[in-house]
Amino acid sequence: MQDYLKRKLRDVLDAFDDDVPDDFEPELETPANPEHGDLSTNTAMRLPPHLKRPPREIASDLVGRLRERLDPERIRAVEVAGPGFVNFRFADDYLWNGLSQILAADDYGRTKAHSGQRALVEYVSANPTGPLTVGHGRNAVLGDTLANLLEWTGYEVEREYYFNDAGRQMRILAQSVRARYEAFADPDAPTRPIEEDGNIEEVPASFPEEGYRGQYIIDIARDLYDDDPDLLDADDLAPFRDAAEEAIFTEIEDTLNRLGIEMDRYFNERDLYDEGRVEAVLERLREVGVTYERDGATWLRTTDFGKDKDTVLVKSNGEPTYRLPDIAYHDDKFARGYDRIVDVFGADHVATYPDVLSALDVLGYDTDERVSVLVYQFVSLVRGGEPVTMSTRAANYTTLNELMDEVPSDVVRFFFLMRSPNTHLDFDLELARERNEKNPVFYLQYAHARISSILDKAEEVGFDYNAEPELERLTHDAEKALIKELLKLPDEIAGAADMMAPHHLADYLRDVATAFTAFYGDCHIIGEERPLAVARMHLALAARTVLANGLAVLGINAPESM
RNA sequence: GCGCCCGUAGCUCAGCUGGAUUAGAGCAGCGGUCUUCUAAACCGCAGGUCGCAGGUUCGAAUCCUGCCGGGCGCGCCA
Repeated sequence: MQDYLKRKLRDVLDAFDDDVPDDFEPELETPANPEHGDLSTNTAMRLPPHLKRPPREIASDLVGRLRERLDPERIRAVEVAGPGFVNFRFADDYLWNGLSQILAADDYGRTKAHSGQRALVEYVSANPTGPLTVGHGRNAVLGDTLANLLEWTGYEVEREYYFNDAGRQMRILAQSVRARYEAFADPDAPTRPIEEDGNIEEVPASFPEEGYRGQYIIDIARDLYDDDPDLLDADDLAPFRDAAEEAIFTEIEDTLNRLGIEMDRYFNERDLYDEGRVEAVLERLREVGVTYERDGATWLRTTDFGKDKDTVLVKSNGEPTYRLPDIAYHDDKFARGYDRIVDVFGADHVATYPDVLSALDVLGYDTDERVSVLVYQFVSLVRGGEPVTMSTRAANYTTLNELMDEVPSDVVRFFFLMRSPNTHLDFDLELARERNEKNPVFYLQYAHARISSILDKAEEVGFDYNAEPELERLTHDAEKALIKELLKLPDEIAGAADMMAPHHLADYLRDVATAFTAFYGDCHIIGEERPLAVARMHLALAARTVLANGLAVLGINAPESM
């Protein structure tokens, strides 16, 4: 409907006046107040600067011309209101036709705006140095849901996890495991104290600076020692690193699976080196002249791109910083021919990604057009309104598995999605655990379960879907309001995808559940005369489809009963 | 010091993409509603100088400037 009206508005404007700019895009919105109609446009109020006429006059002119062109089976009224709004009211026929379209498609909500296009969503991308934390969880769920949203707007989507198992972090990880292993091999090995946050802990003397201190390291070392106690003879870190990587990766995949996430590809940074892509990209940057040598290191002249400092690409020891392979990685993504490349990462990276984008621009890629970055703010764990110990840092120490041991994964997903990615998230553990009306997840799932139950009962009583429903019997205000709400699903999904804002869909689904409940309160199915009951049954079925599909996009289960 | 994000009802937040009709929701509070399809629900009431101060405009929560408060960054770490 929005597309239809925009098209008609554009037609009218074309015939209207030469002073209307060619790139003028009509905007439509749903008025906050239903008395103002079903859709509204501010077009007339945006034109006075171009037309030199008052907005209300333009509005009446628009309305006059629109009335001739609009299909009365879709729009039953167009009117001028307020300072110059043009308000549209849907015809009942439009609602009934729309409802039958919902009933005709199991995947109602899916649109084709981007069909034939390919998108890559890269998310999580944590190096295998330890279990995923609550902070990674927000990344994972946002990325996965955005991937779903893109799929529902027609993209062919690939989900990718990028990691690096060759760098300094992994070396320290291997050393950490080795030090713990030594302690199993020789319980009398010397130890030394380490202090952090005021706590003192004894670790093996060979434990590296900034080593990984979690219990999981000790577990990995013990398993490795039980398996093969003679690894210290050869002075080789590889077995320790390999064992750690394998164990940690297995756990990461397992954690993601618990969240309903399955990656299409795990992309290892090492491949970029093996294929010479890192060196090649550096060479191209050199050719373009945006690099220079200083103090034995190779620098990227990021001050040319508005930064206040230049950036090291290759350290004086010859080892690249992570930025260079990052650029090579994105070069590879472009080479793979995606129409859309999406990166998901936390606010702690906002200062560095412009370097990568700038380098890609220099290499000739249109990053504005093809790369989008979804940045999310940090997560705090809260219990009953009180911050969990260590305040915001708790979220970076609590593992996702621990969180999911306490809170169902559906709730975890929803909580990570229900706020704008741009705002700091308070994850209230107490609220998340409640199975009642306070918890918005259960409100949605309950609505779905309730519809399922009603439909089951209606069938038991003898109503069925076989009869062609007389949808024109749906004339009650609550019925029409519900249909209008249901018909928004495609626009809501497309809008949430375009704005990379999954929380809009979550908010919308609550509105759907509310509209259904209002209908449920006003309109009975069982007990009504057959044609009306069958029509309402179909309306309930459509509502269930919308809820189920919306929840599917969010990656949340839609239970048949609760 | 510099950059980015946030500041809207008691609490948690929508709304801000170059503005627009009386600023919304959930929870908490108060008052109602189950002999009828799931009360894990619904209805009603109350609750806000949209951080502060200017500016632009016919009109600003939304745009601009400055300030205040909170978060995150500012490595030859990732």
